[in-house]
Amino acid sequence: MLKIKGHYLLIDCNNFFASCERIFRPDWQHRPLVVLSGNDGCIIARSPESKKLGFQMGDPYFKVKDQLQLHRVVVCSSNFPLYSDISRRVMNTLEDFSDHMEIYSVDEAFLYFDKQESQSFLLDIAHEIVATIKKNIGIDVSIGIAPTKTLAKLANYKAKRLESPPHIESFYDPDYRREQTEKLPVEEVWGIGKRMAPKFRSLGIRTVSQIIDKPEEIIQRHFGVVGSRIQLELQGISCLDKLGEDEHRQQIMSTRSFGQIVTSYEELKESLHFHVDAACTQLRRENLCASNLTIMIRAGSIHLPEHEFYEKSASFRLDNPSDNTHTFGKLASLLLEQIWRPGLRYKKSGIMLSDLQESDRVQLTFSPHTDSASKQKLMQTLDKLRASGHTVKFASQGLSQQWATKRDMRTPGYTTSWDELPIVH
DNA sequence: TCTGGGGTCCTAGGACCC
DNA sequence: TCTGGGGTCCTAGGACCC
Repeated sequence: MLKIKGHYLLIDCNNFFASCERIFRPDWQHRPLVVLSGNDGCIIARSPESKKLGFQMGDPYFKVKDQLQLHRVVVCSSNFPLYSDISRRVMNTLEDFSDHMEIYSVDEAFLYFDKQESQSFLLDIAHEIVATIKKNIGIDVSIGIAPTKTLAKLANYKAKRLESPPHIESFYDPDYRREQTEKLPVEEVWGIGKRMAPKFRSLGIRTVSQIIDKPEEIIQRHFGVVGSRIQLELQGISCLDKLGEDEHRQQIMSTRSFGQIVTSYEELKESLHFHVDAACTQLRRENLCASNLTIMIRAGSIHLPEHEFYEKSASFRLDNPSDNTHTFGKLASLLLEQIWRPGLRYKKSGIMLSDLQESDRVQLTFSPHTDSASKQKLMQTLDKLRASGHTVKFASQGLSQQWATKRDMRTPGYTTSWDELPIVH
């Protein structure tokens, strides 16, 4: 376990999805740009120019379409394979700067440094990171420096809002930090959301420094352990210190909205098998096994009250963990029979694998393995074929996949698909 | 017609045990 | 008539994050 006293750098890619879309399109460099969610439903990322025009995160596309056209905004369907690939490159670059890194999300990572490092040393590193990622990958990052993760997030919030690059902010010095927290509102603290923020306000707490100064018992009474932890972190006492390197994740999900309304059991089943395949492939890639499968289906919409809203999930626990697509596929079909209702307009389905363990540490109760040797062999062959660029599908996922998500304005794969590599002239 | 798709951690309450 | 109490495990749901 790492010691608590030290420094964190939080590196965050600016407007990540929008930046990825621009890497291979210099002509889009200064044009307003937005990225849409699956089915081109709503806006999930914006370039600074489109932010300035007033477009918001979550704006439904059909509502702002005319405005986007009017301002000649570049509109991109989401291209997640591209974003994952750029993310991987960024993380690989960051790895060289510290022995302790935690990837927090697709566009963010924490780096940890020992207590004795000076502020100027950390600032030098930060400047080098900004320059290296810009040069090698072509995107801008912001960096926050502080003694705890929560403070590093806060410093990063400030860094992002600096007028001119480089976007680096250090809360290393306690006096400077104090001065800044007096100006920062509670809403901006990592972990304080829609529900907690008004509660702080109703107690007369509006700024970060007021959280820091409040007696611990008051915070504990109103906000529980979650609140206390936030307070300690803001005081500079690290307690979210979890840069544990060998921890694996807790669950793997795959869920998606349909491209069009689904009504039949057969199509629902196909979509679930598609998700089982995606999740199991990920499971095997990370060398994990799961003992719990949950399936979820949803019909109707809260936005359209004329159709019945129906949401249901069901789970099954295996005695022996598995990573086999067939095993979970069969279970998914059985579970679907339990919760499926005819006559509804289904819009979404998904699955979740949980109770994960590392494959080589799997505890077995009786049999040498839940899945027969031939089934395991088949999965290995499948993964190999796919790794070498072949498209292989299970017949149970259906051939037409009418329910598949629509992405009408997707940019090419660039780095992720051989056919779409950019051509240098 | 049309409103991501992932994740984490915590809490409350029920089941079950002695 | 009287109807324990403490502990653990599990699950569903909430709150928050990107």
